[in-house]
Amino acid sequence: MGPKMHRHSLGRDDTSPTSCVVCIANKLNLCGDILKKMQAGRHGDAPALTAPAITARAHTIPARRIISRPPEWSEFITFICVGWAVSSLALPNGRRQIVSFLLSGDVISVANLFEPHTDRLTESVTEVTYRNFNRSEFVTAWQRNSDALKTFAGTWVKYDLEKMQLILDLGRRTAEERIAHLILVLADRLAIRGFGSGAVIEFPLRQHHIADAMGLTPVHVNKVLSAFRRSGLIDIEGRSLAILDPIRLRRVATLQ
Amino acid sequence: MGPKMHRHSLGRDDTSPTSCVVCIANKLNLCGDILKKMQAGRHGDAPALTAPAITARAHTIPARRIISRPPEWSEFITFICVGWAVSSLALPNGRRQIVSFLLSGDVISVANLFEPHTDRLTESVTEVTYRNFNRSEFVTAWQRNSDALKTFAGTWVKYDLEKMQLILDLGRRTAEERIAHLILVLADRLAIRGFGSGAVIEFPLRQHHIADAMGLTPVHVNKVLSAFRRSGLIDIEGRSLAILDPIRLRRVATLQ
DNA sequence: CGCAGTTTTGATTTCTGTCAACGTCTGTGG
DNA sequence: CCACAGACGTTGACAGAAATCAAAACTGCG
Repeated sequence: MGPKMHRHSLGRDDTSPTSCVVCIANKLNLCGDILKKMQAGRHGDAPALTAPAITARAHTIPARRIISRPPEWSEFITFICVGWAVSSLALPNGRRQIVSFLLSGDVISVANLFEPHTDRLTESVTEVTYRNFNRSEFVTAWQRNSDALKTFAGTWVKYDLEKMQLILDLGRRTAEERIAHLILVLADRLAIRGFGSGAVIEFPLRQHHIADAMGLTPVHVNKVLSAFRRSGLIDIEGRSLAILDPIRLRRVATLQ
Repeated sequence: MGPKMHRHSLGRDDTSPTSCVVCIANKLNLCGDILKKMQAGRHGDAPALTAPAITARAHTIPARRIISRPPEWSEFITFICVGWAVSSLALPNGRRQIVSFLLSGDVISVANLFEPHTDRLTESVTEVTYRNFNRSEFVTAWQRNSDALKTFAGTWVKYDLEKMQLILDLGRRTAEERIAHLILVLADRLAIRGFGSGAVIEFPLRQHHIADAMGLTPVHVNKVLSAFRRSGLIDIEGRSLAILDPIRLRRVATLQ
């Protein structure tokens, strides 16, 4: 790595007002691949940052605040840097469906990378710091990359897989299966990011988040979680969740 | 259009063994946009087909046959040319979820455009003729196009919207809403392709297809459809469906 | 004609939602 | 330090939606 490279923190302290995209890319998220490819050669052994860096101001907001709302037209691409957020779709009579949980490094909506408007409501679950990148700068930098198309394709495939799993959950799995599956998926995503050992994870979600993500009611989520606890599958204390019996939990989720 | 251009049929007679992609692109489907862009300038007023044409052999199969199965690794990209097909994901204990209905011009899986393997089972609903394009030829031709990335982005956004709608259906709508919504979506897609006036459409789906797509059982689908018929919303005869009361049907689907 | 795949219908069960009440926790302000 | 409010979690009784089970009629096709 180049000598002028600044520290790329993985943790909760990435709140400096301006940041090279690699800070985010390092977090190994869905779109991190894109950002990493864009930066290839820039942060290598060659003098760092010879090309103009893409920068963005960081914003920090408390829990339960709106980050972006549906009919909003935005010239920015927003990445979550620290904390948990959710993005959701709404239906009349107040029904809503959480479409994805956003962790450090995730872009708010992958479709939003090129499309300047969104139909999704994004809000923080914990305290969140996020960064807005200028879309045209971002796209230009991306296109300069020779295999932009391939990177895009890779991102698409990953994203597609996630959505297909959600569709399977909602269409063909029971409440227990869905919730077990969600816990396992989140544990994986956190482990990839280097948070938690996999057995004990940070778990700031409220039961209504789980409900809205899995097409259930908060009350029913509570009953399923209670049952999981009673049968020794998991344990929840404060804002952390322990997977006590991974094998059995995996079986409950009907993953083989 | 150029003088040497061959006929681009919209209908059921597009079964010549080899075909210019424009034949498919003309059908105005999801990926048609991509194919059309790729062909821009080739079929203009300049002599047609100066660039090497991408061709593919057509295959015709009867109803209820498998077109591609899950662990299959394929160097081809498959487009449906004529007929209806479905692609689905499977779960243990025989549960399955239909992920999309494929009409004339649709690519089997958008993710499959760049990814050589698929986890989806695709099968014909009616008699189907499809074409396999060589993936590397296809990608090369695509990349030659200057706004390949933009086209890709557009396709992605459209595809994403569809999937989001499905997620909303499965997560937060009742059986009635889902089925009404499905009928309206299919009517739209057929109308765009020039099939049917929108009021009366070809409808070769079996009730179990609707069930597998909307996360229901065939028995319950039957009850909902019967109720729709009794209340004068729709009528089904043979393999065609008439939307008798579009306004009310739209209301049942909770589209505004 | 017979058969396999459908559609239809009714009876019954299971799952999940709804309603309601109460307990807990956390941060706030006096 | 305590009182308070709002969000959240928990529990039980009950209602409603959809699944399951079962049987019969229909349909198209070889």
